[in-house]
Amino acid sequence: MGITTKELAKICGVSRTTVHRALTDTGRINPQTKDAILKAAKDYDYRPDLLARGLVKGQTFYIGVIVLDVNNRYFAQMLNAIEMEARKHGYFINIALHENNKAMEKEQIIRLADYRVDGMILSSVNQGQEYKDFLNSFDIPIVTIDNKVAEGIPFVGIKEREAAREAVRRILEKGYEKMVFVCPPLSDRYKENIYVHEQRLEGFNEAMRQYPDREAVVIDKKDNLKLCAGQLEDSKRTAFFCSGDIFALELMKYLKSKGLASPADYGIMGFDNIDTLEYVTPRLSTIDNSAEQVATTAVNLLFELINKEKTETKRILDFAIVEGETITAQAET
Amino acid sequence: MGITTKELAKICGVSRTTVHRALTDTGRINPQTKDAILKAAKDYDYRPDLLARGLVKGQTFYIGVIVLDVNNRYFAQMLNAIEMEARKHGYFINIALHENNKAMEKEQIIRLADYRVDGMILSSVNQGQEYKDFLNSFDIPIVTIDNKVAEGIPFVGIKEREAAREAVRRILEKGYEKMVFVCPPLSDRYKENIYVHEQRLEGFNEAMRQYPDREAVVIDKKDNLKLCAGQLEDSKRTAFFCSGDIFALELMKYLKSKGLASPADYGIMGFDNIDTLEYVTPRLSTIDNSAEQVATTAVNLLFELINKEKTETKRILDFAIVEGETITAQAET
DNA sequence: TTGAAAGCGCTAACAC
DNA sequence: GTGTTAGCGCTTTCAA
Repeated sequence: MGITTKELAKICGVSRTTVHRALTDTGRINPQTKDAILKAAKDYDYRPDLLARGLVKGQTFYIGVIVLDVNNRYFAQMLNAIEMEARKHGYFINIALHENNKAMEKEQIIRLADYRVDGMILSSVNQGQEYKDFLNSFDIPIVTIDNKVAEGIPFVGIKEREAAREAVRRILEKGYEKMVFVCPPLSDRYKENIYVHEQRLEGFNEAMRQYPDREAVVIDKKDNLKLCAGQLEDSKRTAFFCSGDIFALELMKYLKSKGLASPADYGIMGFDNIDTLEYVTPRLSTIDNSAEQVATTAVNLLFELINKEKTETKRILDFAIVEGETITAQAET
Repeated sequence: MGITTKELAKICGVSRTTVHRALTDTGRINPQTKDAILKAAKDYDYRPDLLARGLVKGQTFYIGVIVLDVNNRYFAQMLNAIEMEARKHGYFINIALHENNKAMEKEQIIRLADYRVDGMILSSVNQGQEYKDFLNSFDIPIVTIDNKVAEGIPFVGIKEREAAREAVRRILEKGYEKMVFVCPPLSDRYKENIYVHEQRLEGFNEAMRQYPDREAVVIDKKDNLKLCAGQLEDSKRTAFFCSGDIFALELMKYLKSKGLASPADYGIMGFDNIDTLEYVTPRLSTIDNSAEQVATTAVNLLFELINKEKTETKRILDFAIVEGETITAQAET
């Protein structure tokens, strides 16, 4: 690396402490010596070793971000927003992926802690009391997003249940006779954190209860494309409500290969409003859960925790229904 | 944080060196004392301070990754691949965005260097001799991707020119009478690194020269959607060749709003083969530049440089033309 | 206004 | 086998 304060001190004929004072502009110091030191620092292109500084100050100005993977549009949008918001505060980010693997998530968190990040933002696949204890065992502020780990852990999310309920209501108002809720296997609770999907399912069920004349189906199997397609075999007017845009897109693609298109043959609604949708026809109806807003809110909450400002540790944001072209009123006969 | 080697030493009644030996499994040590130390380490949940280790070893096991932003599909795919490949080698990544801002790119690089990353992967907006000197002023290996900064700087990319040439040839074989090459403003050379676009343009020109009977148009203006649409006003059979899928998608969207669709009204080809295309109809013809492969190649090249293995510092990968539905043979009259 | 000395937590050279 | 000592580059008392 470059030059150190020690060498600068020798060059300027002063002590390291004086150099430090000049560089950090603290304490009393003779303006002339200060100028001389600053000039030398510039000439020799001095730059502080951030590791050393972090070691002694116990603060690195890094926040760790742990998510599933970056390939997912939702996380990519999130990440971008987190980086920008963090940078505004003079912080940088350290990204770690857990690939939906509980053990890997733990390892990544441990490593980030060992690297002394000042805080973390975590989209967890783990949950429960035991994991809560694990997270609390670090004396580092951690803000969770998307999936709730447990009560008491700082969390930023949206009103998942209300969003689902509202969406289903709107769909049913359009006269669909059958509603199919599609999500990842809920029985995988022991394998991953399916908090958001459970919440959305609850919202779905709540809304369906108010329309007892309509048929409700839940598909949470692994290989669900075929199962979904099967739902279209009766003559009922059917709509799919997918817990995630990606899955909605996959389903539309699959159904298209079978010669079926929305909105003519089926209704479909997603969740997330990922930006891929801009380019897809027909425009998918979906729910905007404002990844960017969740991201910036999480970062700001994290900073409040880092700075030990007293603060509410739970922030639930609003959602917005995005009317696309895949949910339509009953066609005239 | 947790317990330190110093405290462990006191607990076990040995010196710090012995603790270190037990922990790192180096040097001669009595198996019994070792076991005792390891047990204590476990009981007290000892974990090494990675900052301190990095400081003394001069190695952090981090690589810095500097890209435009993560929202771009291409970079997201890239990043994911980089993270995974790095992790395989026991390394982690530190992400920094430059947002197409030359100065910010420099700042980010400096900061990563100050944090003593062991190497960097850089998709640069800068270029030229001066910048080359800047990069070389760090004694940290840096591998550039996408855009070439200057000869002599380690670089991983694909055969951009050949790819463009081949693509144009294939398009022309389908009988299109007019070819429009679309890319960002090439006059912005002073503002950003437009290396890949220049390469592709060259390939375009080379191919066009072999078909003197066809009309060639280049559009590299900022607000080019309208200009592109204007190209369809004559009655010629026209194909667009866009230097980037995103722009192709934007153009298709725009033209659709004007009531024009591919392949009936125009041909269009992209570049990158981003995964968004999977969900878009019609399937865009494009060129696969294998973001993942570039990523893993770059990481591996970087490790060779870090480990000072003698190595070629330039790796140019192959491309593949992806036949979609937006380039078709002349319709029968 | 300046400097000496100690310490962050780890590793490494050398002596016993 | 084990311990002593020194050092990475920075910050922070405390004393002059």
